[in-house]
Amino acid sequence: MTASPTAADADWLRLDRQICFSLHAASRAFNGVYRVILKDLGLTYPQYLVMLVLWEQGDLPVKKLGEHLRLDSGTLSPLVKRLEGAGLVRRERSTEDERSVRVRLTEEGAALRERALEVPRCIARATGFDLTEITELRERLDRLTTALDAAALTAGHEED
Amino acid sequence: MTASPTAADADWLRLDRQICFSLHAASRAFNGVYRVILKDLGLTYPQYLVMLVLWEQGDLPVKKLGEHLRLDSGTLSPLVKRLEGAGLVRRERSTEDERSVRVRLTEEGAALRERALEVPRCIARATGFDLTEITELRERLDRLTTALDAAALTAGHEED
DNA sequence: CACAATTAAGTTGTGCACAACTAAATGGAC
DNA sequence: GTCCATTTAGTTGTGCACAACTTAATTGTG
Repeated sequence: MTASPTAADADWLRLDRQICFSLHAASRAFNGVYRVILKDLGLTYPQYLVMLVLWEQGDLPVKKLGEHLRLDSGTLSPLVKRLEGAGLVRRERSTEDERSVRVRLTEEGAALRERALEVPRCIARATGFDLTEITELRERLDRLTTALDAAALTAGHEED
Repeated sequence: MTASPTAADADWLRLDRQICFSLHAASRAFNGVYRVILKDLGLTYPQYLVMLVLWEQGDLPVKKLGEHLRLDSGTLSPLVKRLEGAGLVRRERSTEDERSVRVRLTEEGAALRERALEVPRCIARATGFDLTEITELRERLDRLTTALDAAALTAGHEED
């Protein structure tokens, strides 16, 4: 079980504060920059992610959208509804499977892609990172996500 | 201004999807692991961050807490109120400056630190990263955050 | 065919992040 | 001392994330 707490434990607590805080802060900082840049397009950051998938993959059922973005219907349903309200997508109940709802880009939604092409340049400039660094960081973050997802399943409760 | 869109732009759009998605996903994966581990302590991840600061720094006014965590009163006020509801902290209006509210650990809140000492070990194990990798990642994320914060101020609107 | 299990989407409730705002206290400038 | 700008918390409203639940359609099995 737990060894008696020591100064080393306190150091780990501090390190934990640093790493979890760093990731949390970086995520919010990213969000903030996207917020500024995307305001012109009338999109939030998560809405932009959905649009990126649709621009790349074409129209998809909500389920597939969720698989690409690791988001469930609880998040996507209202988000897609807001995109529909903005006139960027339409939701169409599938005819061959009435459970499924296909999210389809409107002309306006498809056209928005042209204006979005500028976004990555703005972001890349904002990070101050070169292509190598971005790629490395992405690789490391993905590895982290994979490990964390696996750990979340086993609940992190096993003994040492 | 914008050069006519090309296949290269589309590639950037895909890369953008990758990097912003990676960070977003990593952040949520981290959050998920913390959620599981912190459930025993009755804390959410942001509440844990607040407690970490209080354990390390002692009691602080809300303002200082916000500076450490880059959070404003709109986020902290209700969060601290929930911590107070859980009996972990007390909020005390400062006597020398009636505007300021000092957040003070209760005995119960201070005692919770003992149980929290185990959290970093669980997290470290969940990431599968060694100390060097964690430190490197943290350093890179902090650099990213600094750059992004600076960019958010200049609004990312300047020309190339 | 009938019926139980599964699946897709949506709904509800809680908590966080942040913008925009309000209220109260403080500190200067005069 | 009076008045105004600043500072500290808090409130309100919007949107996202996620757990737990509901509804409706589909699939599988007897």
